[in-house]
Amino acid sequence: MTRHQLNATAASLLGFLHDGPLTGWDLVQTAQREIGDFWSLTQSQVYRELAAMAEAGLVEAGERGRRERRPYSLTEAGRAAFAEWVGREPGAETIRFPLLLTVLFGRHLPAGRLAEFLEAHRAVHAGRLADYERQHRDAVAAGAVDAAPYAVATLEFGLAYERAVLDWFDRLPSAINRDGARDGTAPAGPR
Amino acid sequence: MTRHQLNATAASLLGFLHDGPLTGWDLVQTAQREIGDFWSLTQSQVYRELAAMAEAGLVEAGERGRRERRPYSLTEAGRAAFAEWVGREPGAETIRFPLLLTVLFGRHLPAGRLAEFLEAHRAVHAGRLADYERQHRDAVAAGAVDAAPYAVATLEFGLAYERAVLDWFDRLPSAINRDGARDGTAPAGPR
DNA sequence: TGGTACATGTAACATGTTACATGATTAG
DNA sequence: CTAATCATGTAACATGTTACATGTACCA
Repeated sequence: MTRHQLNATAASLLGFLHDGPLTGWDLVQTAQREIGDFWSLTQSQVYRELAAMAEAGLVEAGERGRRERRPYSLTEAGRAAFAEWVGREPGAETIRFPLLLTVLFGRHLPAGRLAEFLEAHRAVHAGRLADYERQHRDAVAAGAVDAAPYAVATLEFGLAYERAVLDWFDRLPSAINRDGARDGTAPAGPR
Repeated sequence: MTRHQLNATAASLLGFLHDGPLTGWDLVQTAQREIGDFWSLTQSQVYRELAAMAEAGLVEAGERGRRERRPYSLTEAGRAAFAEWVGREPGAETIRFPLLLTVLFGRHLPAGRLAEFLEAHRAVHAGRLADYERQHRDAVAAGAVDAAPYAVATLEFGLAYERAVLDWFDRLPSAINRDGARDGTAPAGPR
């Protein structure tokens, strides 16, 4: 039981363990699926947090199963620590968006380069939006709006976010957006 | 000249130094104003990166001025390193939004608590949106759309983002949003 | 003369990233 | 048999956060 101000990553793992024991691997998959879109984490971190929480008595490692699987389960202390954490005022969000740095410093880029970056990123966001829309359709069809309203709400955040980002891409002035000003010669033509 | 794969934070500092020498303090202010909304950084980091970049020959410390101010200026190596960085494909954005974790785990919260959090955060975002809108009006009035289109574009990202977030807050189902289900007794009344 | 904003920096620690090492099991 | 996937973990390092220590200059 070392010093422990539960961090959000660790707390989330405890959150997932409320539905039953999970292995590190399971937790990585679950976390990436459930919160990966607004809370990035890596496999390494999960194992490290699990080890630390086991040390602190917040989780307990069970018997190894097939393939060396080692399930962790929530202890009473873990349940209490989670409850304490979830009741605390959540902190401000942090966004780190490298593309916007590149945009801000766009005047240092050769003509068209920025437009290439923008196009590539736009495609990624369009793909993500399409994926969220599919997930949302499925969720609604499955009745998740009543059954799992909290998960639907976070998914809807993703939808709102991706729509806003796409809209931003589409409203960028052509001076920034077109791979244009390409020496003032012919436009790039349809894609 | 130690090993150096320029990171985005350091690169941004170099970016700002293109407009002339700045002290650590200046850089902290500038960075927080220009990129703070989509690239968080702290004062400590700035001084550390400056020291590392001075060591690596990317910047040069000048004479101390009044109040121990120590201006840093860009070297040729720094200019080259920045140019290399800005031409690289920007990485994916990372978002870390603690409130969404709390929402996802909302079923573990006592009734009304989540609604309090949502209300507090909504207010923060509303304030930020108002601020962006004011900045944007000022920028447009000052002719920045032509003079500083890149900065305006990043500001417009902020606008799009905050509008999307507010819209999301406003569309949350009342089961999540109202400080409601408060024992099923009387609603909290108008705000 | 005392408080506040300016200004620089360090230390200690927490968190995040990348790369690697190792082995089990399954599908083809 | 062998490649892919499942699964756990460590090591090394980079980055981010918080707290503190120190001192300057302005202004009320």
